[in-house]
Amino acid sequence: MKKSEKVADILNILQKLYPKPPIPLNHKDPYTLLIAVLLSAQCTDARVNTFTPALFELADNPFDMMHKDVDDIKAIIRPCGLSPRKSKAISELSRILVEKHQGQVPCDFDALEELPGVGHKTASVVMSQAFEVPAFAVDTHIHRLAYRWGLSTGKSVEQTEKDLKRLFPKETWIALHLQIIYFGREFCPARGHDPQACPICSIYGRKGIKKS
DNA sequence: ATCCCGAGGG
DNA sequence: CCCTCTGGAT
Repeated sequence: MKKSEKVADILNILQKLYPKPPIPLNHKDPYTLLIAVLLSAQCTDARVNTFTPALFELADNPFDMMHKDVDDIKAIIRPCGLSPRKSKAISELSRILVEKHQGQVPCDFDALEELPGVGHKTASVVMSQAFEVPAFAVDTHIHRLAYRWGLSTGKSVEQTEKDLKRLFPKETWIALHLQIIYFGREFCPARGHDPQACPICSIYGRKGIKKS
């Protein structure tokens, strides 16, 4: 089978399962979305959801957040891990948004990546989900799935991103990111993965993939 | 006891 | 490139 047919098939499966993937943690507002994505980096959505209400009650905009004590932020986001670094990032980033961007989250890849705590992947999710700009960043989850599905060589995350951007049409990118993440969590997890239980691996999976 | 994960820094 | 940072999950 040709790769393009496989890609079309995979897109079909994802589209059927997740026709309209929910924005992470249901934050449509760019600022709260940015914070939520930043926090969910090494944390499950479910866990992030347990403390974001308290965090956004403390402050749900950069003008208020920049004046909050970093220790107060840290106390709230503690369950997500990496809390010292991230509390500082949230505080700093809020101040920069106010001072350099009129308190708005910039719709600009480079400006986003200059914010502390925001790298390529977080910026990409914000661009695609908050601003609906076609952006697609490959994180290690997507990297792993692309390898399992035989869409990439598995050499590096960077190479996988190039491969997938070439294989998947740009107009699919906005939904694709979350569709793959949600699919992975449900059917194709990092650990305890059963290729036969995965609707894509069971058809297209590489042979001899063991666990992760 | 070890793994996960992205950002940042050496 | 390689390492550390956290704390929950396995």
